[in-house]
Amino acid sequence: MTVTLKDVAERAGVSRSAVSRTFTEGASVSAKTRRKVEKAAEELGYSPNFIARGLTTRRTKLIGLVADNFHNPIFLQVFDLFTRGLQERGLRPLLVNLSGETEAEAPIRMLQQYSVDGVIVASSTLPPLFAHAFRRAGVPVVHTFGRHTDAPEVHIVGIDNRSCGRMAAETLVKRGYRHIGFMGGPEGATSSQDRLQGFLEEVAKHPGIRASHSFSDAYSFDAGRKEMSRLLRGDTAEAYFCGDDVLSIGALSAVKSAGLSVPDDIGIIGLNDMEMAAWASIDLTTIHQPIRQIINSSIELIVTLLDEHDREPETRLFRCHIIERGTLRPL
Amino acid sequence: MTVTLKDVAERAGVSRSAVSRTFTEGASVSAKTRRKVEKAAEELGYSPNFIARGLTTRRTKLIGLVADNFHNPIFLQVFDLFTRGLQERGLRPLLVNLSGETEAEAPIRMLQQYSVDGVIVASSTLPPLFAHAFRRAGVPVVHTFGRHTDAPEVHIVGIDNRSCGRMAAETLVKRGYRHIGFMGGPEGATSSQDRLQGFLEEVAKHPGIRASHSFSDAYSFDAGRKEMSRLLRGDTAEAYFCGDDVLSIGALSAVKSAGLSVPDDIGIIGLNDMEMAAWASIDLTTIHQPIRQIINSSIELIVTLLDEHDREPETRLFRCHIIERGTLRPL
DNA sequence: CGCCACGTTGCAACCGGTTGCAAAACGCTT
DNA sequence: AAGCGTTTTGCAACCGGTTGCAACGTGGCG
Repeated sequence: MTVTLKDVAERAGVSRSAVSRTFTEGASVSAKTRRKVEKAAEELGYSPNFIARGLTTRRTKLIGLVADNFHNPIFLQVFDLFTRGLQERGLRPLLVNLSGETEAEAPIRMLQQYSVDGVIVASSTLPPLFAHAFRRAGVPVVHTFGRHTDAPEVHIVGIDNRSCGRMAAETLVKRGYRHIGFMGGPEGATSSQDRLQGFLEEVAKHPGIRASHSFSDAYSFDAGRKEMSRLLRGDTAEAYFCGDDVLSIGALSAVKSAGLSVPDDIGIIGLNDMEMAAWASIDLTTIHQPIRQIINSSIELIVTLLDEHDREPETRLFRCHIIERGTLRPL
Repeated sequence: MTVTLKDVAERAGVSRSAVSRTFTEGASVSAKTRRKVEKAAEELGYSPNFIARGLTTRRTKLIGLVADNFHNPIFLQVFDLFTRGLQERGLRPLLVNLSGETEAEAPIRMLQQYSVDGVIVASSTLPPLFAHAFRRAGVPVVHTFGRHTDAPEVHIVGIDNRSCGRMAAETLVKRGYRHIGFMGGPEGATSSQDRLQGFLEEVAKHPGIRASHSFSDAYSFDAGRKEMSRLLRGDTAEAYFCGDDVLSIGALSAVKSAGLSVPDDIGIIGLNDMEMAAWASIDLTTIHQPIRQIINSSIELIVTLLDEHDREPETRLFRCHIIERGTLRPL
């Protein structure tokens, strides 16, 4: 059924090595044999089996793509960019869904069983221990949207969440809001924690400003709507920084359902600048996160790591900027 | 670095075969050796390499998951359900992004190079030739959201798009709309064609009804918005069946931007019942497509096919039903 | 106690490739 | 035509597993 190296070798009248070499970059084959082999391969419809090749070369060109949020549309774009970028470089994404997973052992074992060349952890909510565990297991790993620390244990590509928090607070203060709120994603997510920290740091610089904060269950529409509904029943702030666009959109929905208007009654600023944020019916003021660059950089980094396993962990942060739309009152 | 069969065998004082057998279901090993081997494996942290195993067993447990639409949020849910469902059965999804691809040859070759056990084509826009090509290559394939025909060449799991078209037209007619429109996804997509056909079939049963139709560039928000804007400049219908929710939401946005109101000026009915359709700010009347069942069924089917390669192509269709919300005028 | 059957074990070949090594072929020079 | 240094080539071992087969050990039975 499947045509192998041997078949091609026999047909071309050469040894198996010769065939292998014509399909291995940089191997030594004469033009003549190469021609013979290519002809035979063409006739037989042969192409080398990556799985078998990986056994000796220890390179499967398989990259584990680990995610844990399948409710935030931003991740569709993330998957799109990752799959295309990896494909262009001849790499293949093995998608791993870690929703609700707390143990790293099983997924690591699984990815090792498939001898993946590297792992990309694409999540701002997955605890760092996952990425660390991969690294300890000797697998090159890039944590995209991971937490920026002074001494990173793994390669991090993403944004400076603290500085985004500061930026959000600063923007709200500038608009004249006196009581501002932070509505984060899951409390356990490093991204939520860091955004809050930055937010509070900035608030601390402005004595007259009152700040409050709370968290929602997930980076999802429903969680945002639910949390905002709860906030509306209590001591509501004048404007909120929601830790994510999809959360913001949920919050917007809750505000409107309560009969209040945005930005007149309540201001909202999000983070991500997802496609939907620009929709006329949403028109969300938000902090733009340069997803495309983050992902391209992540891919370049993992590609580099394939040849340089023990490179020191590096952090790559990209600048964010405010996108002015209609959910905050004008300056 | 990596611990192999041989290491475990040496440590346990048995042959490599014995170790292999303890990790192969249904192989003959005495309780005593099994214990010894398991102890050694545990101490060494051994687990069998699937890649190497696949070489002889011809089972990699890798499933190609082929998609071509990364702009419709419904696919995030699709990926979520597929990855979880496959993982639960010990299978691993190799994600393939075929956006903009027209040739099937390269992707097929690629999936064969990775010896995938089967392929799931999850798309209502990818031409049938892709799925057919996989099948001809001898790889079990399920086309999820594929076209239902009388003599399917591959296994199809999805909905009856024609009947959905009829259902939509019938609903609009019942509401008293006299001039109704069909706004499809890409003209080349079988799902668009079938939905239109059903739509027109139903219209033909009602002599007094006028119908018009057009297509948009993609199943995406932008395409829907663009196409609706165009329609609004011409001979606009009283209500539209949009071939997909995300398209509907784009259309809604265009209608509102034009200063018109829904459902007073224009009615809209979508298809899919994606999460967002239920959001208060959208509140889209739509045809519910039972995604979860479709995907579970697809997974069960591909699992069956792994053991029964030459099973006759089968079509599995699931019932859709109308979800009444606020974008059509009441009965 | 001996024989037989059966479950268990190890050997060795194989899955589809790659690669170090030594021999063979080649191209030049003298 | 011989001598030399380079390529090119095939052999054989190996990557990490599985598996058919024959040998082995054991228990049950007569």
